[in-house]
Amino acid sequence: MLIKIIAKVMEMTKNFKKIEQKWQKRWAKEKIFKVNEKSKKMPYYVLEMFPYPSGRLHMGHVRNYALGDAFARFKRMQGFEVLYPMGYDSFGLPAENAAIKNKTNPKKWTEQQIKTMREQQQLLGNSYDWEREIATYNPNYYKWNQLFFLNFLKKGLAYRKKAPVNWCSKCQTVLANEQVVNGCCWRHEDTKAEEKRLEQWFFKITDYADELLEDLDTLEEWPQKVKTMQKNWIGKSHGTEVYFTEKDSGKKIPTFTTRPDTLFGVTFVVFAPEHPMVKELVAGTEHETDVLKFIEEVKGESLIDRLAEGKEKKGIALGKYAINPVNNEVIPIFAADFAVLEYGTGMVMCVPTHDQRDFEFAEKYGLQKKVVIQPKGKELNAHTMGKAFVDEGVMVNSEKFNGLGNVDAIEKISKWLEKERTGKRTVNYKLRDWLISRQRFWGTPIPIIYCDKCGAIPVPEKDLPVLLPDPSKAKFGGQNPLTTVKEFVETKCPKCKGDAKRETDTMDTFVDSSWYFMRYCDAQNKKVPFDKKIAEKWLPVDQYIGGIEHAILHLLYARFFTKALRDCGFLKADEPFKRLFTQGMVIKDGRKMSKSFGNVVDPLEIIEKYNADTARMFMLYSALPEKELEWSDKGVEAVFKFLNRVIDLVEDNKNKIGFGKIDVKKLSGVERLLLSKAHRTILNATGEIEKKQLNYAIASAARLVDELRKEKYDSADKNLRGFCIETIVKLLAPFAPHLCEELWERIRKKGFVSVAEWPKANEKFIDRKAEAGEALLERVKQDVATVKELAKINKPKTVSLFVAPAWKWKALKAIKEAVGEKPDFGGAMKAISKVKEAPKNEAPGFVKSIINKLGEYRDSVQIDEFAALKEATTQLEKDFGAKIVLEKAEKSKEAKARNALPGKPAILIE
RNA sequence: GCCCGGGUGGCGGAAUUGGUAUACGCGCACGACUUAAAAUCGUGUCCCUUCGGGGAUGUGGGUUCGAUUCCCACCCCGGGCACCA
Repeated sequence: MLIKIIAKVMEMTKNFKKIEQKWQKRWAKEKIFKVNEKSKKMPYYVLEMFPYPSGRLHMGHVRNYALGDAFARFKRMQGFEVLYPMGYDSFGLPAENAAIKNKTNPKKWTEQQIKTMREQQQLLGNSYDWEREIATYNPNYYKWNQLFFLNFLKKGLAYRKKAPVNWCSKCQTVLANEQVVNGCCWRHEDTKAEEKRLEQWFFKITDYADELLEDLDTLEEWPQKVKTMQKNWIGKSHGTEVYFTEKDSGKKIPTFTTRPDTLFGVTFVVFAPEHPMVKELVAGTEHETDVLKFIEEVKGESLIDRLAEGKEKKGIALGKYAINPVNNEVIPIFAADFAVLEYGTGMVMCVPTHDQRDFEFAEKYGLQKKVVIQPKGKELNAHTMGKAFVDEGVMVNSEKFNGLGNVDAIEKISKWLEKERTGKRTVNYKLRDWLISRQRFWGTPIPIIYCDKCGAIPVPEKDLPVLLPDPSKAKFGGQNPLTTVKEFVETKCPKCKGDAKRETDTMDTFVDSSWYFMRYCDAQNKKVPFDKKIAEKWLPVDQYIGGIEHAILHLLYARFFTKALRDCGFLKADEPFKRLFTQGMVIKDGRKMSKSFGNVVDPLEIIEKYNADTARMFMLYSALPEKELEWSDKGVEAVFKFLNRVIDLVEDNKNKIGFGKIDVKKLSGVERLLLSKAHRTILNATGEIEKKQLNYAIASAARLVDELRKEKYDSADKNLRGFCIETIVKLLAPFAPHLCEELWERIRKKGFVSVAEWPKANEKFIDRKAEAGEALLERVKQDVATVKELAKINKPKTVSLFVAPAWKWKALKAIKEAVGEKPDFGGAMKAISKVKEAPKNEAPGFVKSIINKLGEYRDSVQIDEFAALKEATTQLEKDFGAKIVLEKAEKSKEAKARNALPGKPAILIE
């Protein structure tokens, strides 16, 4: 017997698999997901962040794709021409490492990984237009990276400089600032980034700092969190440059501050140790040796170590002095490790009393302190204060600014400095230029040739692409393998035709992902990266979906690229992604799925054990998409059961339903309620999908499934039941596409449900009052039954219901809000009737506002509980075999006394 | 330290503008079908109770006829940023 049952489950699973294969084949054969560029439908672009081809899918991928596909399918059914592509971010270090490990080469390895990945993705049945697939390692893709590089070079957006850079010893390459997390490499949490000084290529993202910041406001449909992170990363701060002068030479010392109000309290000035002026100032003095030693000492530490939390500041006096322009005070100059060369001017004016860092430094080196801002209610003493005072207060010791609030003084002092020409207001950013050079093989070659005579010469456009050499010719394992390929390195100078060498650094792979969504628009184009007109039709991406881990890296770079390419004339868009959705992680046992925790669930096993529709639907059903999703075997089981219930429902009905016009007039009360529920389900589910509350949308559809399974509808109108079944199949189609396609066929519908028209809710049929009335009645029945049971009264003679209608309370509130008074209940009722009688156009302002308020309630659901129950009295009496007495409990005190809260009848059994 | 989120049953988590707190799902209990089991279906399921009620949405206050929702203070958890002058 047991064997039989197992066989049955197996058969079910097998059927699902057959169904899935059948429809995947048909979709492919009919090319129903191929984008029609000539279509007159509105274009809509749905995109998931393209994957790194790591070979095997993990749950995060499945969740990402389930979300994207459901949304793409939904939009397609709504009548949009949907662009929904897939591709592979296939350059990068893992390929090189795997190649070394598996004794293959990165190209072969990557191609194999893509193949595996694509096969697994196709099992899920996503509605991609596979004809637009791209892979970034392909020369017909990276060629355009090189073209963009040359364009940027021309525009001054790409440049080379020697700079301190972050180096990861494990990756054997430099990293961008954005790729350093907590001082470590973003790929190697255990490897501290080292500082090196190298000649490297940069993209001038800082030119766009302001635009990148300001346009965040236009991204209304991005998560606030991501916008905040980007805003902080750009780190714009308004401040003032104040020009101090060196006492002996009269040299200008510009310092940057956001607190010019503390200017009279400056007691020393600090230079970043690397600042060239430090060496200049001490040259030939008795301090020179010590200072140079100090500089070397600081150089040994990376910026990250130097600025680590809680680290004690250290510095050295230069033996030189600066003059404060506002009061001509002479103050000492230091070089100190807490000043950063790249930020501001690299020189800081220090006010120990009002800045904690300055305070600590002054304490350590015994420097002067001077209070210039006093808080209200207490007096600060520079000698006894234990920490800097950084809150608001009143200016003191600041000559003509004394007595002002310090916040007002910021503006006033800045203006005064500008007038005196000893300072000016400026803006500073934390954002640094994007370092794109990587000392790795598996990336886009930077199209530059170095010639001893001519310098760095860009490769002429006609010579693009600069192809990566055959990997089999390179030696992997040590430093950049590209340098080991002679044929690649040795070349001729495009200018003088003499011997020259190619740049062997390749581009950061984030360059590849910064514009791939543009390439999808015109993926086959061989002449240009993409046709301008076509790109403008699709861009910006209407819905972008991915993980929050790219909040800064990829999303900021892509925004920069879009703006830079716009300025190079490639397209018109200002922003790449109109709506961004960041999905939550998939977790198990309260923690991230990870090999080291041993809690990884392989999505393929779930597809194998159940089917793709179940796997997808579980991903969407079990949590709000932006929240964490806790993996649960039971949850998967529940989804599988639900899908089987849907099959049973359709099977039971398929020969007993019709799809003709529903004659609403002939429907019974029960049938009309069902019609109302069906339309309300459509309305809710549609709104919920639009808001990405896909789990609610599925729950809404599931409620209609449960409703329709009730016995009372067995003999309901054929066409009505048909309408409900059809609606259910359509509503579930974006989530369980294979199964719904099959059910669509079984109820003998033509074509594919995947491209059927999304159902439209007709408000006319939604009777919220009737639904609310039904719910009220159910509640009262239950309450009465419970009270009867509790009181153990078998045959009550009368049941009294005290009813205080909720809508009156709402009206009361409306009036209170409108009038701003506290009318009592009786007064409120009178006011309502007066308002109702008053001619609208003649009513005074406050009466009009009451009318408006009441109008809002008219539009929302409000039932007269008393009337609803009165109508049902006969039925209630039959149910309970007792007389039902209804009483109004209108006044608040009375209602309370009888425990009748508004909208909830109190029951008294006698 | 600063900036965002968030604290609700045994669990994951619902509550559109303040109006039945705990939707939906899991788990548990009982029942139906069955020789039995599985599957399926149905019913119940916050806590206490002297059976009148009473108490619960992190804690303490406030506004209100009525607060998970609004206001104030505090505690805890998650995330981001952090010698950026």
